[in-house]
Amino acid sequence: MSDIYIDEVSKHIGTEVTIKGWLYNKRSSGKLRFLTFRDGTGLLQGVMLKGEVDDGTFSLYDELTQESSLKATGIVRSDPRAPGGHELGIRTIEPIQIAAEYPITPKEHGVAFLMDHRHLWLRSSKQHAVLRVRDEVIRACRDFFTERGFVLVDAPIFTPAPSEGTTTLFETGYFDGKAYLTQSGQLYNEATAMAFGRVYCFGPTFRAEKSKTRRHLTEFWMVEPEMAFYDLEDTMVLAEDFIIFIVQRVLENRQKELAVLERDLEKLSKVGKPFPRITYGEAVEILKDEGKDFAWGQDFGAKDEETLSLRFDRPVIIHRYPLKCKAFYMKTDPQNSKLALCLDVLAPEGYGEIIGGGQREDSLRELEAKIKKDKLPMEAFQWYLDLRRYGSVPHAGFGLGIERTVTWICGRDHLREAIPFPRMLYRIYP
RNA sequence: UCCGGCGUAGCUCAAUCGGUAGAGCGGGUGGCUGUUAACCACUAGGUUGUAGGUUCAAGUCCUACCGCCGGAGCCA
Repeated sequence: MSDIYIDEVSKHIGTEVTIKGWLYNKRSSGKLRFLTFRDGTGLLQGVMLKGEVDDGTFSLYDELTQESSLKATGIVRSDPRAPGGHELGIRTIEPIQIAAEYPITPKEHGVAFLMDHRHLWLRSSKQHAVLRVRDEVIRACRDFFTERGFVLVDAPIFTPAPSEGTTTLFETGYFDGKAYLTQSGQLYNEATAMAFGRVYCFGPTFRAEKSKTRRHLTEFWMVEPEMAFYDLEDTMVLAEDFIIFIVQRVLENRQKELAVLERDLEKLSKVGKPFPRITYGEAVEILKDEGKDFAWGQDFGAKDEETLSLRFDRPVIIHRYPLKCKAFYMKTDPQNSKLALCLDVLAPEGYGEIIGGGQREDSLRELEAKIKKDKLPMEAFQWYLDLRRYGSVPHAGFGLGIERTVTWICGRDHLREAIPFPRMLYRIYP
């Protein structure tokens, strides 16, 4: 007899094993009783027939409530009638704790109720599948950069001053002074890129914007590579390779989860080279073609992004936005002083922006002028300007939003399911 | 912050024109030897978000507040 996990049950056919987990659901037709177990790795149906198990075990069925914790021992067998093709012929059950009446029943619930019970909702099969995909996406990010010689150099969470100005930061006490929660590791990444060549950081970021949409969280995770000696072109190639790598890894390793989520695999399998690349100007023309009233110089709204992303069957790269739409550190396009050497990547099927980035301003004089123009505090940026004083080189980078990527790959319609405990405008519980 | 919507049983919802608050699931009891969100029968369960108002009569109409959901702006 051995303790096993449900995901390896097919290797133990005909032998006696013990499953440690929770009761997911139960059904009975009198002398024949079914108990579905959950152990974090999968689901397994257990079967008991009166007379084939001792009466004590048989009647435990009545006591065991949904989500009661237990150990179940029995013989693994194949049966086409069992979900997943295998089942456990129960010999004994050892209850660990009989669960109180479980609030999440096998029927429908509203989102507000489920979010109030997020700590339990995570046990449900779809939520479980989404977070397994998240795990795969994160590992793929790390593997991608590691395989290419990037160094993980994390940026701080506490920052001394607003960096980009426009977005709102969470303010927090810092001993006798103030500190702000980071909204991007990028500026620090530029410093570490000058030390290590190619770097990335991966961590939580915080935005205190009062956004109330399915595409926003106040706390989200972002992976940000930054590369010395990369120009915009190199960066577009990297972003394309990166997204393809992530999608391929999920397709290879998380088939089961995508099936639980009923994701259309055909759509994901189209994510390959080359991604369409259009300029901001071309994007504006597309929007006008679609009959939109759109003036050059505006930034794209959520609806515009959706329209653009629906035009293509794979992620689309949009580059060279007007300078005024972008942050101060973007490098001006030498071919057109109105444009920034930047890129956004929009996920298909209407999901919209998952990557934003570009080539950074590497000239000390230009950067100082941009900081002045945006009326940002020059003193706060001295360390950042030092990077242009001491061996400045062309460099570029981008940030990929983990939750947006997971939401798209999983085909979900709201970002809140792509993170274990979402922090949103009106939700910080549980 | 602005715009729109919704608050009825533990959950998801219904209740016609203002006229005795109802169903499914979940809970309880009983039945069923292959169930797949099992099924069948019975059963318990309600200060209709809160506070006022109109009316013979309010879940329903009016006012305010609270909570939540969706969208906009901002962005990943």
